[in-house]
Amino acid sequence: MKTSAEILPKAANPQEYEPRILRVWGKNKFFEIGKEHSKEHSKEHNKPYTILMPPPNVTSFLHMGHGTGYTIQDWVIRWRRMRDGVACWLPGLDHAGIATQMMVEKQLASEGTSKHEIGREAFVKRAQEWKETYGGKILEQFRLMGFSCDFSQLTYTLDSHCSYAVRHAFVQLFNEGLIYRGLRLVNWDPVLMTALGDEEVVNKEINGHLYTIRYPLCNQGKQDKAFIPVATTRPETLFGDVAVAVHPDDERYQSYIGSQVHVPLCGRTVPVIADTYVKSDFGSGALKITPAHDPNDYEIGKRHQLESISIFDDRARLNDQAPEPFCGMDRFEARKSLIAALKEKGLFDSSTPHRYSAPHSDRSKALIEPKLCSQWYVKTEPLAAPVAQAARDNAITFYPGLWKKTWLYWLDNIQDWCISRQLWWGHRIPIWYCQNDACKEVFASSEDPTRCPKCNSSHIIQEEDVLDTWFSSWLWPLSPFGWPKDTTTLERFYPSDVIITGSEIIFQWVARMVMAGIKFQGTLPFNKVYFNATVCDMKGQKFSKTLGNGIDPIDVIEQYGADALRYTAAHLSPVSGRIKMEMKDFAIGRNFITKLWNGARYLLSHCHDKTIEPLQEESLELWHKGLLHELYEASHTIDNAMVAFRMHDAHKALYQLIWNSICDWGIEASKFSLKSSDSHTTATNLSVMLYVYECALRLIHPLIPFVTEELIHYFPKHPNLERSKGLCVSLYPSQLPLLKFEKAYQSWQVSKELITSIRRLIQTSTLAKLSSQERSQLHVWCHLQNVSPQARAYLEASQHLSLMASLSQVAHIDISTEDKMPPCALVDVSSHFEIAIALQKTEDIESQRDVYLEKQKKVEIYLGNTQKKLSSQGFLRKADPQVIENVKQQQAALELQKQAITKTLLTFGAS
RNA sequence: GGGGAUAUAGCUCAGUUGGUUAGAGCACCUGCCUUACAAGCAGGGGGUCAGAAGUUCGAGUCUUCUUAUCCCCACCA
Repeated sequence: MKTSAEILPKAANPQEYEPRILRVWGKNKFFEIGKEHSKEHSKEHNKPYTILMPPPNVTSFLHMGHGTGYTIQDWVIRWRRMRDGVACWLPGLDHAGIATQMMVEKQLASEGTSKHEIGREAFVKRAQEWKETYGGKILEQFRLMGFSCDFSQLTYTLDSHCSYAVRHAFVQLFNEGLIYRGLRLVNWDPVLMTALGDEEVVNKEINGHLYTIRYPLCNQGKQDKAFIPVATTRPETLFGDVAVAVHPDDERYQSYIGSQVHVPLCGRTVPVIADTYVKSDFGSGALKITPAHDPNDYEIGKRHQLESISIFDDRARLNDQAPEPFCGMDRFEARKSLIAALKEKGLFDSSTPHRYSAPHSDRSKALIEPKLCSQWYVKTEPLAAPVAQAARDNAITFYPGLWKKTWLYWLDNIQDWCISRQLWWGHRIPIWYCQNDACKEVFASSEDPTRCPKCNSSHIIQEEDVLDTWFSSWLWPLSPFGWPKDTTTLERFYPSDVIITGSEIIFQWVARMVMAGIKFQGTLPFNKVYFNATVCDMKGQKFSKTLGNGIDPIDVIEQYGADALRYTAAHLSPVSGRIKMEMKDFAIGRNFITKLWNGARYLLSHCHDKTIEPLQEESLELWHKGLLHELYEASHTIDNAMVAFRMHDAHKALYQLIWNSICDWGIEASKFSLKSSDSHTTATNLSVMLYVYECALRLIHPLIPFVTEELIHYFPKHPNLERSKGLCVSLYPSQLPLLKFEKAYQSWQVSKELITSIRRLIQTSTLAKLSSQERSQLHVWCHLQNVSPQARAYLEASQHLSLMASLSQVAHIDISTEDKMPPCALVDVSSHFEIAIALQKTEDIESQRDVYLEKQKKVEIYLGNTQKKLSSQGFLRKADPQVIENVKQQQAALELQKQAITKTLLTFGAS
């Protein structure tokens, strides 16, 4: 029979086992909710722990920004599944109306055609093809990263049941008067030719100019000025001017209020009006009013009952409100021509460079052109109020908590939500217009109507516009589960437990889901919101499709494997903020996988042909108990950290348990015991190590599922552990009756300190030059102090002393009952022991003298600090008794150290 | 303009209600290919916790100010 060491290659080969394990998971349908796989979990769960995956846009493939966020989710859901026996992670895809439409339009443009040429029907078909391609690739990315979502529940926002939910929600809100059509200034994207919601607009600083233009006064003879200078950054909008406004108290212009001025290059005259909005100290102090193309002007126009003149078409080209030759010109081209024309007429005063921020379309990056038009709106105030209240009442918790403020600010200042988009890709608005002139009814319907409900006319047409993508996304906690029809499924999965997503969609998505949950279901859709960090490149730029700086998870998997991807993602995830990530970071994960693999390889090499015995407490040595206790501690630390979404703490605990406690100490200690000729000793040793290792594999399985699932197959069955068909459905160690050995653990820690001290003494002294042969002849004198009788018994056991000598690579450790250390020795002291290594030559010791003097100085300082504390009345009166006790113990330990150092220095003959 | 965050070792970051001598990984130095792992092991060096003031018996942690960087929201024609 081959040994496991021979079976297991020297390094993990994820390219080989990951696809195989994926097949096993798929075949067994481990992640399908409703299927029971575990023999260890007994409890019935009517309400499984549920996470709604933020459905990625089908616009493009996923990058490691997604990969990182979803890894955290999979880690949590896999942990929950192992802990509770059942858990649901609902996967999805978002049709991403505007984003996808833009991608398809780009594709069409590259083929030399356009959406208008091919028509709406063909366009929608192209968009569907796009979704099939990219959606399919995304699902493959999910799968390869090992995500344990229930693919049988995969929901796409354009699925018929989602579409029905959208219509139902729309109709209900419409009938309640919470959806209305309104004429107002909207954010218009002249490239995509659609209105945008406020959240789809980003403000960016641009370098422009502040132009001053002369508006000639009418009736010039009676005035002492010929014109009023007007400052603007957008001269081309002057064709839409309806007034010039000045501050009522501005002495320069007071006398002109009520006069008329000529709009340059345009036959019209407009009045000079007074409004306190105008700042006298900015520009020329006179402001041109263009209500149809500026939000502030729009407000002023309303105040003064001025008309609005729209001068741009949908592509932001000047319309026939502008005279020849400007009519038909693009807005930027028009600006240049206009300035030239003004200069020619002597109406151009000056221009100065001016940096200001202006709204841009988040998708097309085009400069937004405010446009006066009719759009559909959701009245948000009544929906937002209970959402804000939920945060105020702490019914909803944010991780990290600081987002609560942002949340409240937005909700308390909420604007109505513009939900209509002049796009072809998305849910068409379920509004119909009766074409019967005598009726003209406008009605909403969740089913396609054939007749007007009011006049029964069959001459009805549906609204052309589609809904904002987020109008389907905000129903995400509801629509995948069949709302409003299937109440049984909904009851099982609503509300879900946590939303894990990026903070950039806190308003667009998270807040609106809570609105929808409260509005349609009457309760919060989840009570925890975890925001993961933003993933950036090394320059600090966010991963994005347009920049092309993202890392493709598939590339990472090919180079390092999915576990390395996942491990690194968790390793880099800070408590908040941003992650800088580059390809070589995944070596961190790969190294860890290798370590884990090799630890297993070592243990398994000792297993062949052996029956694994159950753990027997009476056979356990000190280090066994210490290690088992470390397992217990780690298991609880991890569980608590996961509950609190302290992913960093959970990750750290996993790392320390496996790398430090198990590999650095456990396996090293076991090497000594496995050499033993006593079969009982080796059997105990193997039993402990396999038990601890399997538990560790389970603990870290949610994070690195592939390698753990692969390794567990090689592990012989341990009598103390039940194992289900897959590790992914086996019981999590926090639910196991793990053994606790508090006292032994402490003694094991002292042992580690002692071993480290010996190693350090040797390596930092002239002893480092000894050959390993000579070194293994060394004897260490040791005096224990400040330890309990039980600890002393543990530490002085001959087996344990041999182990410590072996780990220190010395011949022997002699425990002395008196603290009279040998002369002529290297010495180290701590709060629990003094050690000394005798030397032959005094000059070796002489060379160490400075080291001890330095040590003495330090201890004196520390001692001074503790003495200062303990002699302070304020400290003794006010500090926590436990803290005082700690300081007292610390002082006692320092005193012992001081004495030992003094003694050592005496052996040097120092004064 | 309003709000928020960050500043800790050369680099990337931990440090939960203030309480022993501030930690980890990478990088660096020294010694080791010791039969699980050189993608590793053992040991080591390196930080007046951005600056200043304050509260406190005690401050990396709390308060104020300053400086630097970043984010969000609103916007100056």
